[in-house]
Amino acid sequence: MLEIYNSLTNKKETFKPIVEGKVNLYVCGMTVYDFCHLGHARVLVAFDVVYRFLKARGYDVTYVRNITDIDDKIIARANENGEEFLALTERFIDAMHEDERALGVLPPTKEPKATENIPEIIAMIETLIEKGHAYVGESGDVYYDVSSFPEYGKLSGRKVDDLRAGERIAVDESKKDPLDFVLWKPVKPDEPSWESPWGDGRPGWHIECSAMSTTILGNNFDIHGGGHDLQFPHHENEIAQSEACTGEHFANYWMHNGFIRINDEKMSKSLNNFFTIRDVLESYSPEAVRYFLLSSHYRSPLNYSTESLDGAMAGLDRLYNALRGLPEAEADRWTEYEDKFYAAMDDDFNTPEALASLFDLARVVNKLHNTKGPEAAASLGALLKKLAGLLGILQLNPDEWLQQDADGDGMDAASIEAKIQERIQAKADKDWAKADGIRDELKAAGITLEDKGADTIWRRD
RNA sequence: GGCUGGAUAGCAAAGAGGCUAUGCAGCGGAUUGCAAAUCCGUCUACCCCGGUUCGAAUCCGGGUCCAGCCUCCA
Repeated sequence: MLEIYNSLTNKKETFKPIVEGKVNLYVCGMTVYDFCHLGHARVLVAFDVVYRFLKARGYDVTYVRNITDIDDKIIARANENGEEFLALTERFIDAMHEDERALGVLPPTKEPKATENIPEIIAMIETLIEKGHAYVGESGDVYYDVSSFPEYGKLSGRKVDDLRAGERIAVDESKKDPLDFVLWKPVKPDEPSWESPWGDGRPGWHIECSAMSTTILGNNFDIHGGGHDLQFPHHENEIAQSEACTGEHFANYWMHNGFIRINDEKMSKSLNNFFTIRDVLESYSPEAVRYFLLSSHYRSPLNYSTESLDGAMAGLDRLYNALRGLPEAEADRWTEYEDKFYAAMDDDFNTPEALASLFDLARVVNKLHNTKGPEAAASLGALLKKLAGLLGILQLNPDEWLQQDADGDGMDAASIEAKIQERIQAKADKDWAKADGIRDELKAAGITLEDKGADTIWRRD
């Protein structure tokens, strides 16, 4: 039984889809005006695992992750660069897809863009105005009337009065209430715009997600996800818009992932303490980054450090070592290890515990390998690989992983093999000084040798 | 100020009213020509103060500290 922590109720709940066997999942994606950073990588990977696991549990999953391709920052950046905003967004959408592929993130079922859903957005705003939930302000902006939605605050646990009393609330003369938020902004000079009943302009941020999610997945769908910082106000506003418009309950389960931190502070653009995915991939393999992201529960904060990434490498080394030298085989079915893995994942996608079960399994594989030989360990090894595959890791050939040359400046494989042959001869001659000399020489070059009976295998540190 | 979360061994990170988490690192042993890898064993824990209980890291109450949101943010 899959349990999901629902941010709407602040507790774990047994997951029950609206339609048996089917899951509709919507995740707030990126605003594409720059390269993705590690925080973005976390959402991508966290929900990729949700997607993979739901499918492994037999659900037919429709996974929608939107792209915000029109907003203030995009316009500002495009103007700075002196380029069309669509040229800018296209570039960063491509970059994002490249990063995703590197991290082993499966493409979502649909990836709608705000600019391709303007009619749906306008239709939704019209309905909101008709139903008395929105109004045109003096500035020409269309605003959502928060006071018209009594349940406002139910997701984030806030009271409207407390919010009004907050110090950080912006006062805007054209709004009836400082809590009201914009649905449609009138065009300013040098800005892209679309025609609407309220004049040329563009959509506000929150309305696009309401429009795209309900259009594609229906008024009421199963799971809505995103970063924790979107819970308020973005997701609160989405609920207000969607439920006021459709009269139906919006998403059943809300999932929010925790932040990546640097020195115990949130990684973010405004704090300027972020690493892009690309930055990190220069020094670490993408699979290590993915493992790192899965090494803590998705709701917990995760501190970025080189120590953590090194730890991820070490963990993967151990798992790949267990698979090394095993012949291809069918995976064992429903052993206790598989149960443990599934139980962990059923518990609100507890990836650290799932990983722990993989290490338990690896130990058994190693033991079988040592005591009864590679054939005997093969099917459990295949199970290890299969389960790890649900997390999107451990799918490389073990030698490929262990011998990978991350920065591309290591000794080439042929030279290493030649040295190994030389050492095997020295060993046969019982010339230990020479054999150890070769091993030390390779060690200095970052190559570690392992003697397996008469054979010698190698890996890079 | 309001609202969320969190505090677990040297580090990272799960769990959880009585049963070895796990990984890295350390220590001892097995294996090895010596190593490496692997296996076995093992040392470091549950922020503080009360309470409930036969028993509390785990539940309850009160502190302290940390992070996040309340402005764009994954």
